[in-house]
Amino acid sequence: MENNCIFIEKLRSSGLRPTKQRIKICKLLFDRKKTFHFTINDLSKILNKEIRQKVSLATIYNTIHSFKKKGYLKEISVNKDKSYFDTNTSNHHHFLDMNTNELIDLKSEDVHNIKIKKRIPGKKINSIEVLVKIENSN
Amino acid sequence: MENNCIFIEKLRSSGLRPTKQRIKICKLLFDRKKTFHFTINDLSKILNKEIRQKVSLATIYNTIHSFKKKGYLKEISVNKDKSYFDTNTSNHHHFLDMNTNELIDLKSEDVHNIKIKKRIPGKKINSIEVLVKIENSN
DNA sequence: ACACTACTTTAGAATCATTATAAATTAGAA
DNA sequence: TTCTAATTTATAATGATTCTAAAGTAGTGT
Ligand SMILES: [Mn+2]
Ligand SMILES: [Mn+2]
Ligand SMILES: [Zn+2]
Ligand SMILES: [Zn+2]
Repeated sequence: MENNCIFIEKLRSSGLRPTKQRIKICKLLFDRKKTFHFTINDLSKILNKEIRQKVSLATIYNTIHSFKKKGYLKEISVNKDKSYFDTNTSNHHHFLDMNTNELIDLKSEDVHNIKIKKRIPGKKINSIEVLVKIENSN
Repeated sequence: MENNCIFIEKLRSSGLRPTKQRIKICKLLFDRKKTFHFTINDLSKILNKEIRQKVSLATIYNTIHSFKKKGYLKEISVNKDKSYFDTNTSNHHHFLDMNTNELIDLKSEDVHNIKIKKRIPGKKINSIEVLVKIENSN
């Protein structure tokens, strides 16, 4: 439980003061086994479920953007009216469940190696992202 | 030049009255050889370059959404703060130039066949979209 | 422990893309 | 031409995100 030390160190080592708000958000985001995909709204609701010690919306935005800048989070665009963040910062692909709007990670072995044959002169490939939209099979 | 008839028919056949605003937008969007990727803001600026006969922003939104609903346009999410529409409504992949924010179509032969090995019980695959981010190669 | 300062949190205001409203205009049918 | 429903439009409303500036806090040095 009191492995807060890990997060306090993580924050300190990247020049962010370990405030109770940031530690609380760290625990929520990074103290889990599986990837967490969330929106700011999701996060806000979870954080402020317990009445005591609310975290203001401005702080949630600030913190998430700091974490993104530090490389602890990735932002994912799959839906024009929903912005997702992802605790899995490696290059990876996703299922998007169109019925639930849920993102699911694909492991690299889940997707055959992708070869792009076309090249644009003067440009190099930065990343390749695959989005597999899925839906209820009736 | 006066192949407006094509667009008038296209609109009529889908239950949309061929107003001068819609015809003007049709000509701008569909009277071209190559795929057109645009934002509402792009479109608005092009449409209202010529002072005479401005099209209101509300009409641009209405028209684009009607066209999307009728299947004449596809909406593409690649960037949380920019919503693109695409005159190419087939399933296809994209380059995204991170320096210019420009989308470029990939033909199906430009991308090796993609195999997704993982399946989610009760779900079927609806579509597979590949986004290849590119940038200046220094 | 105390004081100092820069960093952080916060409530509320500002911004801006998109959507809604409701009045004026227009297309198509009679 | 006349009538009606569809459409356009200016404008207001919405809502997510960002900004602001005041209050609170963490770390440093004394
Ligand atoms: Mn969600
Ligand atoms: Mn553009
Ligand atoms: Zn992920
Ligand atoms: Zn395209």
